[in-house]
Amino acid sequence: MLKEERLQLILCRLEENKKVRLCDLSEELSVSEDTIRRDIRELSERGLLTMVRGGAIPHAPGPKSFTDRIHFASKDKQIIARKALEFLHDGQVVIFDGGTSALAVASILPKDLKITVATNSFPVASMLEDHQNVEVLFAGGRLYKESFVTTGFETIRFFQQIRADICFLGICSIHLQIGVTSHFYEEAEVKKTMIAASNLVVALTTPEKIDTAESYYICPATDLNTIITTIPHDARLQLFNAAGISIR
Amino acid sequence: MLKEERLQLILCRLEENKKVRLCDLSEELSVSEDTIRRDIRELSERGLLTMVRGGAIPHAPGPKSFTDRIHFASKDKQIIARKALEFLHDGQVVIFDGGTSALAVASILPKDLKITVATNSFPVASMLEDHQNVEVLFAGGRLYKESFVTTGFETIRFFQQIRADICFLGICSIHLQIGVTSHFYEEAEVKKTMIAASNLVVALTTPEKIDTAESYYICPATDLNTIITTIPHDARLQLFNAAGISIR
DNA sequence: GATTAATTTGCAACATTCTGCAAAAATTGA
DNA sequence: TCAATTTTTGCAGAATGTTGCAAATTAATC
Repeated sequence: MLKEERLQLILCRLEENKKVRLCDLSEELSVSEDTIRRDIRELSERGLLTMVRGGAIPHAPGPKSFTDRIHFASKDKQIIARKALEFLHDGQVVIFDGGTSALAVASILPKDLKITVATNSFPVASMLEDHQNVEVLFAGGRLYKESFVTTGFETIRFFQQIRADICFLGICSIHLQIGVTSHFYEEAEVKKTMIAASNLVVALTTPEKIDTAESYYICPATDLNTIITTIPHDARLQLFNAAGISIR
Repeated sequence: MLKEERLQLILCRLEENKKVRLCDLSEELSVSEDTIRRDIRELSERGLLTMVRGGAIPHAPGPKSFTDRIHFASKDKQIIARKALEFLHDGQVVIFDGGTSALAVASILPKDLKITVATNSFPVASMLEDHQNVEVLFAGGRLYKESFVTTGFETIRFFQQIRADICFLGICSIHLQIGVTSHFYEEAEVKKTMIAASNLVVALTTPEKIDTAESYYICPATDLNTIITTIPHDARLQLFNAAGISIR
């Protein structure tokens, strides 16, 4: 049996049962659990499912409303968010990107932290609703209803008028030679401006985005001051470190 | 059963019953209370619920809170909102004020109406989430967390750059001699700009606001083109009519 | 303040995952 | 075709995660 067939069948079973277990699949396919585990890891890296201890569950389905979207804070993002918190101190002006990674940071922001948050993300802003000590500056613009962020000229102009201490840049593809890239043109343009407006640029990146590239260019990798990820000791990241980017 | 399934089921039960108890879950899932406790702690760390003694309750009023507020759209406001709809046609650019009256209009907007909405109100914007045909332009600025509207220079500048066909002005105090007034300075400034940006100004006013005044001046009463209210035949309103303001 | 219930902590048993490695299978290039 | 190379697979041992239990601590109730 070809490997690809196996991968397909795993996705099939997952669709059927809303979960798969290593031991079941190992038996059904007559291969070792290690193999299944590697298969599942590969599918997970392709973003087709979520790997959990003992098996896998379907990927958080493309949530529509941003209220749903908030529920999807994966373990990885939680880990990354906690590391990100270490960068924050009273009095700072902080730009939050629109992605779920930045949202995860917002969701665990201590209530007593006194900062100013500039963002173009509804979810981030509403997450900060009962943080008395956080001042929220919201970027105007055209509203993307899929992800509830604003984009366009207004948004860019807003960030052009800000000098921030830190910018938390959500997941983008990062490649040492190609640089930081994004899947959407508008998004890329906004991120560019956020980066230009910030003293320190911190990228929040899950492993699967490392050494990949997408259609729209944002900046050279070296424009990032820090990359926060779950696998700071990964060999690929050492090259980034050598290029002067701090890895956490 | 995978651990992850257990976590999902806990969230499920929480959604259903608005609370979960360790002992119930322990029995249902056939694991020790300790395990459930650890699960709940983990979910709590992910920000998906609030851990309390003996179980868990849903997360503190989060992002949904301002959509919840929408429910107290009184009967009066429903009536006013329905009348307001008659002013809307495909292709218009419409400014929505931040108050609950304008929100009531947004909440009954037909799904097939093709308009552009400019607003500084989070609730209005999120109300239009699944209106495919409505383009939303959102005004940036400082976010007031009490009412979830933006205000300040940014907001004013945003509306200065717009030419709207209609503006729905939420409840303000209206007095024939004193004019239109509001309780908050910032709010008054924003409303001024909205009025200046619009071809037609429609005020949505419950009866108790008529012939009253507050601290901050917005504009002379005659700047309003139309007043929509529940009591169009009230004697006091005839004077407004005589001054050239249409009463509905 | 005494009593009860819930939580925390440390621990041992167990299960899963990770790591490096070697054999087997597939692919490549002459 | 055959040898060299790469990929895939299974395995063993180490590392890590999970679970239930019991004792110690903390919080709630009367």
